Amino acid sequence: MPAATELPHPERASLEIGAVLFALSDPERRELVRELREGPQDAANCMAIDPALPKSTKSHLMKVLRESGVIRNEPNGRNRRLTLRSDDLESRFPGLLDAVLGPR
Amino acid sequence: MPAATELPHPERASLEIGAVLFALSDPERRELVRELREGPQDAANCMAIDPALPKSTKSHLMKVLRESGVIRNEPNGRNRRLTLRSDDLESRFPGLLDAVLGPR
DNA sequence: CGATCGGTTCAACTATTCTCGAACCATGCC
DNA sequence: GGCATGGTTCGAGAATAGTTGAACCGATCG
Repeated sequence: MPAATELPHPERASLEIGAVLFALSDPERRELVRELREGPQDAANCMAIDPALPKSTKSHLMKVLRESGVIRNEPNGRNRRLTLRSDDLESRFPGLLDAVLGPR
Repeated sequence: MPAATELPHPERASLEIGAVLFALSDPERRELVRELREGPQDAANCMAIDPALPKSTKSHLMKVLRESGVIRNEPNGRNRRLTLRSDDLESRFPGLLDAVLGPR
């Protein structure tokens, strides 16, 4: 059954600059975004980056990024696929991602 | 005596993207920045914008913006001159201000 | 000088966010 | 089915941030 745990994501039109800036103001969250810049990743990969952090903490980081609309988090088999919402962000706040992360 | 109350400001080189993003994540602080985009203002003007807020609260908003390096706050007669540090911000984080506030 | 004006700082309180273990919930494999 | 796996959610405590009145301070005006 393809009805796995779908998490809520804000629509492109309802992205808020304040929430996005807040999400990106944390170094660990920026680091995660930087990873996703190269392409979608399985959450497992990102979890593995800093093994010291408990998974609930990492999950929380992702939640803030997801709820602000920075990343997408969708079920993928028994783990989750994380995607940077570059298009949505670029559409609503042109240049923001590059300005924050530096040019690729 | 020109030795009035000089507040500490971070150097251009030590501006941190995290602190800047955090400062800009608040709507009231963004509003203040938007005002200063048109040019320097006396703090009194900015204080007058929303008369409901007590001055200590407004002072706190300015403090966060100042400590993150977004604005400069220097004594000017018996009040204070607020300046957006556009050049410093543009130098360290090119395009950020426009991406956050939208093009002028 | 003394009073006033503009603004900062202090201190106490509230609200929000972070952190992390424990419980939980699907999925995929045996 | 039963169990391991990958991740989310819950709940509680710690930490950080916001709000505001009162005290304060330097500059100016009378």
